[in-house]
Amino acid sequence: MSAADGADGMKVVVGISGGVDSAVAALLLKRQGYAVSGLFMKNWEDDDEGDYCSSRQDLIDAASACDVIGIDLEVVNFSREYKDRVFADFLREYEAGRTPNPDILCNSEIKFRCFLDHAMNMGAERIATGHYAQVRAWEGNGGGSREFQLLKGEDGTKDQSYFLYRLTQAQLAKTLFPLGALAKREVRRIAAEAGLPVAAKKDSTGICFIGERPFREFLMRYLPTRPGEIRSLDDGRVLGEHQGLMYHTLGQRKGLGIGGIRARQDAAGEHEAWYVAAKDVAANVLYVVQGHGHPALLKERLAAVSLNWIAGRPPHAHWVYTARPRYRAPDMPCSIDLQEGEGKGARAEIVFAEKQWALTPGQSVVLYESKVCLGGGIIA
RNA sequence: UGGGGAGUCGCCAAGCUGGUCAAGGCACCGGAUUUUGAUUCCGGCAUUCGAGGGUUCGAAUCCUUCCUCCCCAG
Repeated sequence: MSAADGADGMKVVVGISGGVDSAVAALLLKRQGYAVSGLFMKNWEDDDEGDYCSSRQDLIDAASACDVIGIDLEVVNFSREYKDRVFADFLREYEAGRTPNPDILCNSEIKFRCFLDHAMNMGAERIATGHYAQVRAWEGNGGGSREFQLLKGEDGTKDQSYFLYRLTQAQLAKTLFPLGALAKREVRRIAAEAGLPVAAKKDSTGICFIGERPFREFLMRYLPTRPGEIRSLDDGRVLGEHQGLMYHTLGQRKGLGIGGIRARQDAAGEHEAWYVAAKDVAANVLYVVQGHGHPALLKERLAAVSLNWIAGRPPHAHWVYTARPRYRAPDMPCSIDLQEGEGKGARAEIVFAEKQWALTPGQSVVLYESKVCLGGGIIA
């Protein structure tokens, strides 16, 4: 928390979501002597006022939390930007048969761009969020230049650096993560002791701003349904029909609807579950495989594109790092090989020490060196 | 309508020498976990065994009639 030294009245705008984390982030900054104000982002216009519209309640919770903390709350609407920069990409990826992670783009394009710009225009010097991650200013670069590093949150079970790997030096330079050194349970305890009404509020899940509504139903509103065959990867046999490739992702079990198949079970009549192993977008065929341990689900290498390196330059190739090929995957030792230099065409080849389960195109692979998040890219 | 075989939960599939006998798997549903999509974990899931009749203290299991399907014959 090197920020504390400069706290003295520095103006910080905190993104307040209506959950515990951001409320405690604001509370802690205020206690540290910052001039704190809150900002609630509305990034999604609900076309229906259905049960899944929790944004109204979130705003109410945000307001009451700010009231207790004693800070102002402003509401901004970035739904236009969200739609253009995050949602459009999200749909494009699904159409291409990949499985995007919109929350990562939401961070780099909305929270740490639109929100950051807005806060700066308000005269703030920093922004803060309730992410479990840390920023460290690193002076060791010679020439007195500072470099900002993104570190994992201390609470390993809640670490959210994965979602932040697309941030840049400029963004990190303006960012505070007050919860980075705390454990979730401490955050809840602080919230409870401070009398924050959201102290016991359940953690939110689901795509940010879209919420926890049924995913299929949601996608259906934006992408046309295209039924096609489900075939066994091993023998090509048709096992069923899917309603659209976008409803399935690699490694997915639910939703295939494949029940018992004669001659596909052991002597006791037992029958392993089926998992998605591949998609043929051109032919609109979904390939499945039987058994969680099927070899088609395990691969040790992947290619990543659309790379972002937090330091502004790629890491040394042929070094041993760890990487996460999906959120909440454990860090796995790997080596990296960079191709085609830097820039847009850059591509990285990552080889894991052990085979990884269901490496999925569209998902992000994030590289770490111990606690330092180096950046990453999108699995091709 | 000659011979043979089979009809048990959405799909497979135990049980068919009559007595907690309606296993199990997959699918599905619900919950837990989770700031993506998933995975994983826990829980639920046939008062009924193609239909009717009969034997029996008691039948999915025995008898019988009918219906349906499959194979070989035609």
